[in-house]
Formats: sequence, structure tokens, C-alpha cells
Amino acid sequence: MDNWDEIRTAYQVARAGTVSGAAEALGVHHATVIRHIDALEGRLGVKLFQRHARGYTATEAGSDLLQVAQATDDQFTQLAGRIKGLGAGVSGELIVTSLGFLSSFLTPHLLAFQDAHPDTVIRFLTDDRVFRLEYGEAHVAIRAGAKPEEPDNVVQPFFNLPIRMMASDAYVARFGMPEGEDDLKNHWFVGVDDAGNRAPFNRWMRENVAADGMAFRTTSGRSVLDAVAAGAGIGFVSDIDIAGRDDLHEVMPALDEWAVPLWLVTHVDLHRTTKVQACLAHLKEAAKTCGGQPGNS
Amino acid sequence: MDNWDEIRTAYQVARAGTVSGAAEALGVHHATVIRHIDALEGRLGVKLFQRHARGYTATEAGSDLLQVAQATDDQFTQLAGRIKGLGAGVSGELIVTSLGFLSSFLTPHLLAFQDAHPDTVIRFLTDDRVFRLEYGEAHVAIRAGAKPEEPDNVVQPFFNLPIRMMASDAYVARFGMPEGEDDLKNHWFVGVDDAGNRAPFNRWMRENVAADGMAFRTTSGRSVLDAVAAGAGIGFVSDIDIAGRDDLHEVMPALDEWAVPLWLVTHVDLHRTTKVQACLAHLKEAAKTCGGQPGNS
DNA sequence: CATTTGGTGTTGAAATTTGCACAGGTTGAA
DNA sequence: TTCAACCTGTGCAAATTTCAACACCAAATG
Repeated sequence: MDNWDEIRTAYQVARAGTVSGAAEALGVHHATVIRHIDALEGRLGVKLFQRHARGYTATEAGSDLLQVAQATDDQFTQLAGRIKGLGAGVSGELIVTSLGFLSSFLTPHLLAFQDAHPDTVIRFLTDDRVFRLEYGEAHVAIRAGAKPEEPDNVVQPFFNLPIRMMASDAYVARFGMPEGEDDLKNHWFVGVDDAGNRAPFNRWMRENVAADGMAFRTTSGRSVLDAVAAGAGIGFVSDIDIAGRDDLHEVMPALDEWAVPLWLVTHVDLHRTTKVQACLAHLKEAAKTCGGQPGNS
Repeated sequence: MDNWDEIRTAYQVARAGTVSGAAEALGVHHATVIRHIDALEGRLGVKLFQRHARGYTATEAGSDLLQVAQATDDQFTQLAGRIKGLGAGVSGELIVTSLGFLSSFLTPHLLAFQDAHPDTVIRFLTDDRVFRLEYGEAHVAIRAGAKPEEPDNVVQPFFNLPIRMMASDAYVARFGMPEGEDDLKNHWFVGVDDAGNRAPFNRWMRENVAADGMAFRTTSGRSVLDAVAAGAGIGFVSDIDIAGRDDLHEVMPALDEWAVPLWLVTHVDLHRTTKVQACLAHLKEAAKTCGGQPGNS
């Protein structure tokens, strides 16, 4: 049963009882309607209507079709309403993804967003791997580091996450606080064990701290925080991880170049939906009020 | 939500996951599929799919459409099966109509037909008014008299119903049997009170029996039979009404010209369906075996 | 009884849709 | 790394569909 449009035409004919009426309802010429009916009957091998001078009356087959098509029409109308509402309103599922270390910062704001839009169900995915927007894995992704340049992705600056050089109570008790920038070379450091890591604060560390000053190397950013907290050495910690802890102390004033740029990334196909727009606006507002520096473009 | 074909295209894309796959399934060019999707999305104002190099993946709206369209496709497939079976097989409703006086003859044959085709429900309509095939009031009509010439009706000869000149026991007891054709003018007759009645035996009666010989005039054929049976006079009765009665006696041998031609009439739109054909075949067979004279064309 | 109205059905002309060929991109394997 | 396979996307020509106008018929109307 191909050519659903002909079924729709036949449906209107059955409803109106006349070809002309159906043509008007469909907004096409009545000759078109006649041809559709003829084609459909020809393909089915059954007469759907009995023709007479005053119009068409449905045969059994025609009434059967009328019923089915009636239901279909209702379904499609509802579907169109749902879909349009889906695009226009803020409802349904909203998938946000980011690297794991942003979770503690993002979660409260996402919850606030869900409160503001009760019809939405937010799924917040964090993983080490990068979720691919092209495959519909997420609506909004927060990326860190260099500006993503993937095609079909629209990228907006989120904010620059300040990174500070921190030492824990335990470290200070054992080794004391560095006395200014020149004293740093006499201290132990904790860092990421990845020469290719291009984060600006890591580059700074590689350049300004002797390699034998690295007391502890880890592979994940999360472990750095744990190592710093345990007193293994001085390390770079983001504002997010610092918040609410008083066992960490800033070793020297943070340099702007250390800050990690964060990006809001969406797929071009979904970027214009009001739902995604609402989410982006909410996140940007959150970044503004929570003291992050404005992102660079 | 107009243009159901585009929904069907979108459905196939959602199913296949690629434009090319959908195009192959639909038997159209993949460019056509892309244009359908674009048009549909444009009209809905919502992206149904996310495009990437490996194909299309459905968004929420797309998955919603997939579900609805899946159900629709099933519905239409079932419908097509039903309709095709409806035309091919002998099932469903079969409406037969005739003038009332043929009821006693037709009913047993229609019951036999229904026995032979258990899936059919026969509706046998008899009325004085002529049912109109053009409006779908009946599938098969049995007409009497002159050959119907309505357009869009296909007319086949059924059989010639013999008409006999009969007198009842009661009449013979009072007035005796006419002694040959010449004696008819000395007897009483029962006839239809309608000068315009063009039935051949009525014309014959008007020409060969003095007007004052008409003892009893009625308006319906049924009443003639009752009047003859009651002994009001001699009258013309069809073989159908004579069958099984032994209180009626034939006054003189029936003339061929008295016979009433019967016609099987169907609407051209329904004539080719196997159901109608089966019914016509059955009725013709019944006419042959039940002693009717072959119809004239 | 002529006339008007509202419908079907059919033809050539126009417009839209479709198909084709090719460009450009990505993925995965050699 | 290169290559091959596969998919999307687009300009242009062809084919199909649609439109417009008319003929025609039947029923309603005066």
C-alpha cells in the first residue's frame, strides 16, 4: 500500500461525498482528486466509490477505508501538534553532557533548570569519552580546552574556569608554604602524567617546575585533587573543586593564562529549538552569576 | 498535517537510519527522500533527524513520528488486505432488491446462495419504489417489464416469467369455466386499475375484454391475486403465485406475449466484483433449473 | 418547460516533482 | 597513509503531476 496521499484523497472524498468538496478541502483541483481515486482503485482492483451525477458514495471498501483513514488523520493531527509543541515549548528530554569534573558545578544549575521547566526530563551524562552530538547522543555538551571546531556543531563560549595553585594543610605542615614564585622549585608538585596535555596550566607547570619536582603523577584530573588534598604536593585545582573546602590554600595568585576555557556545544540541527536555547540561556546566566570570568570567543 | 507521503518517507528514513536505505525501500531516488524530509521539517518547524555522515538519526520528534507512522503503516497494510479480499472473495454484505411479488420466488434461492457463501450477509429489500443502484442502495436489482436503459447500469436478461389466466374454485362454482376464447366476453375479470400499465398481459386484457367485463379493479398486483382467489373474477397470475396452490385453474393456454421479462441489473462500478458475479451466476442458474423461459435480450 | 445550479469527466498547457550525475565528506580497512 | 566504500547534498534536465477550461449530465427551481 504505497502512496499514502491517495488514501488521504480518498478519505476526503468519502467524507465530503463529492469530488468537488474533497478537492476544496484538500486545496487541489478536482481533476486531481478523480485521478487519485482512479489510481487507488486501479491498484487495489476494487471500486471504492460508486459514481453518480450527484457525487461519490462509498462502497464497503470505501467505508472501510474511511474508518481507517479517519483514525490516521486524527493520529497525524495529534502528532503534528505534539511535534510542533515539542519544538516550540520546553519539554521532553534534554540531554546534557560534560566531562566529569564539571559535574559538581553543573548539577545544581541543571536541577534549577528542571525546576523552572517541569515538563522536561534532564539526563546529565558524564563520562571520560566525548559524547558525539552528531549521533544524537546529547542536545548540549560542555567541552573544555581548545575551541571545538567540528563541523555541524555550533560552539559558544561558556566561561573561563579559573585554576589555582593549591597546597593542602597536610602539605604545608610538612614542607611549609613556598616563599614567592622563586621558591617553587624547592617544592613538590602533583601533575598529570601526560606530556601531550595541552591545558595551559599544565604547560606552565612543565615549563616552570623542574621535572624532578613532580612528586606524584596521575592520569586523571580527579586524582590530582585527591593527591593534593592528601598532601602529596602542590597542584592545580579548579575553582569548582576548591569551593567549600578550607583545607586547601592558594600558593600564589592565579594567572589568567591558567584558566580553562569552557564551551557550550550543540548540534546545528537542534540548536534552534527553544528547549536547547532555554538551556543555553540558563547555563550562561548561571556562569555569569557564579563568578566565572567571561569566556573568550 | 497535509502530504501524508512525506510522513511515509520520513517513516522509512527513521526505520532505515539512512536516506539511501529509505530511498531503496521506497523505490525512489535518494534526492527525493532528502527533499521530502526537508519539506516536512520545514513545515513542522522542527528537525526530525540529525544529519551526519553515516546517515540520519531520529530526534525525539522523529521517534515520535516513527511510532505513529509504524502504526499507520500496519493499519494501511491490513486495510489493503481487507479491501483486496473484499473485492476478490465472496464476503461481506450483499444487497439484493426486487419488486415485492418476486419475493416468494427469490427468497429460497438467496438463502441457498448464502449457504454456499457463509461469509456473506444477504439483505433482501423489497419495496414498491425502485431502489437506485447509483446511490449504492443495492448491489443487484431484479427489474420487471421493459428493459431498463439507465446509464451506468449493466442490464442482463434474467428470464421471462410466464403469466397465466386463472380462475379460482369459487369463481368456477358460481360462473363456470369459459368455453374457449370467444366465451371470455361473457365472464368477469379482475385487473389493475391503471390505464397506463404497459404490462403485455394487461394490454391484451384491455383489448380483448370489454371494459364492462372488469368486475374488480385494484391498484397493486398482489391484490389481483387475492381477488382472483376470492372468486371475484378471472385474472392474470404469475407462475410464481400459482405454484403450490390447487384452488386456481388455468382458463386458457398462456400466450408467450403475456410473459413478463425480468432483468438482472447491477451498477457498472460493482458489476465486476466477484461477489456480484457469483450472485448473478447463482440467480441465472436458479432461473434455468426452475423452469423459467430463457430471457430475451 | 426552460433555466440555473452543482456535480463529474476529459483534454492540452503549466508547474512541480523526480531522477540523474557529480561533488564532498567520513569511516574503516589494507 | 592511502584507498575504497558509502552516505549526504546540489544543480540541471526530464517526466510526471497538477491545473485550467470546457463539455456534459442530472436534479432542483422558477
